[in-house]
Amino acid sequence: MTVWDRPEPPTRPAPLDRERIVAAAIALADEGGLEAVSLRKVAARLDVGPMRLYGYISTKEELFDLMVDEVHAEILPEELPGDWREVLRVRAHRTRQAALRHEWLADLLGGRPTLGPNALAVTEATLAPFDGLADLDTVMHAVETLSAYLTGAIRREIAHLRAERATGLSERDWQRASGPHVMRMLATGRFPMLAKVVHDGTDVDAETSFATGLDWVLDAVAAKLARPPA
Amino acid sequence: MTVWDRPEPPTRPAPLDRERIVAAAIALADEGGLEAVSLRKVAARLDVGPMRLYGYISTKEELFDLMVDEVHAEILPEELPGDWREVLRVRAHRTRQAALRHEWLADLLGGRPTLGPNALAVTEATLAPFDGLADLDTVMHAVETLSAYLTGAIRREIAHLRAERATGLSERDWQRASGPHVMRMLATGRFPMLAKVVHDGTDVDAETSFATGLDWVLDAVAAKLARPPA
DNA sequence: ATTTTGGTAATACGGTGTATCGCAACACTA
DNA sequence: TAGTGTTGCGATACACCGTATTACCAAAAT
Repeated sequence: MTVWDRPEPPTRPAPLDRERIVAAAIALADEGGLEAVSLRKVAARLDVGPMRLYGYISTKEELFDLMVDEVHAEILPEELPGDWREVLRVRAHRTRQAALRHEWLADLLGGRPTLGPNALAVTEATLAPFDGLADLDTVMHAVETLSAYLTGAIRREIAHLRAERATGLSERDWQRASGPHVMRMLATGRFPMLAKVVHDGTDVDAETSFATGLDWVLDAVAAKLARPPA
Repeated sequence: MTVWDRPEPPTRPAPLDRERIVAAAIALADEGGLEAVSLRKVAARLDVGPMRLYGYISTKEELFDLMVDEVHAEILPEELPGDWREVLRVRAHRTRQAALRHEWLADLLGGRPTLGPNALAVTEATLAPFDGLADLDTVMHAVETLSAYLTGAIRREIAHLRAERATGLSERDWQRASGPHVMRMLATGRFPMLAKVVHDGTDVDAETSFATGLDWVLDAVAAKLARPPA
């Protein structure tokens, strides 16, 4: 054993912090989905023993919360219009795009209350343009309804996207073809409207469909704002 | 070894089938949440080795799909009104109530396309009263928008319910009290609207909140049906 | 009577989240 | 300087998971 083959003092890999942990977890999730995120793999990616993480995180669920909050930083726009409708629309589209970049977000959206700093900032930015426009309860209803639509629409879109990717077919084609019993059930005649939709429905692209439903909800909010609460 | 202590032929525990498996899984999930459902525990509850299940189910995810579809049998009402608005409202409330009975449903809602027979029946029943009222695309948008709201609203409600149960406090009180940094962040003054809401907002009960948002969405649908698509 | 078969149970594997424990490097006291 | 806490980290351990593989044994077929 000479100086030459004596191992280097193991160059500390930059001291850990939550940011680096969350970034590693997000990278893993982006590559392989949420179920590819294990504390061991996150730790490995940081050249660290798994138990190190517990110095910064107390549970895996907390890590997920941090991931969600981190993505909310991408969602918050730099500059926001003063028009509440535009603010809501922008928030919706930015959330959708974040979910397309980080599909695992769909699995987490709405799953737990989001109280991280970035999520709070997004909420604040969403609420701000309503100041003075209506009483608080109406505003809350508006924002909650929009958020509910957002969560549901994004989940559905990602779910369909995954199904298509898994089968290599568009959903409609898949229903027509290999949907195990679906076609058989449609053939029974017990589902006439469904059959009609599958048969004659046009395949609207996801973004348009999202935007359409979004506009409907925004119209509903506008109507309620115009005529304050019941 | 006499006749007396010779073990009885192990009285076959009624031959397995999917229904029994799904029922056992649902029971476990009702008691301890989705994460209490493991193939091993389901099997144990049926006095069977874990691998037996694979004769009826090919993966745990498939079991979840079956559970979701089974709950849809509870959701489908016996008799449905002919009025589309009432049909949508009833479906929404029945889904919500199913989710309150089976909280794990919130974790699965919208997570994957639902193509089981019961789910299809629910969809058919939802679509039926629109027959002839509008073109297919509008009808699809209506139903999808409603479903998205439904998914999101239920997820949020269950998420809050769990948070309250976990802390023993109402969400608002919790935000006020132990919300780790929440109060500190509100105190910074960077979130004036949020502060106002937390401070002055009234605590509407969950069902009312759900119904309100639902009515908004229904109003939106009604408006679009009246004035066919753009 | 013997062989085949088909369904079941047992075992095995590679993973998971997290509790516990022992050690080694440092700070401080005598 | 020698000794002695102290503290933060790694290794180990535990209980459990989903599922592939193997070993078996009773019934059917030859």
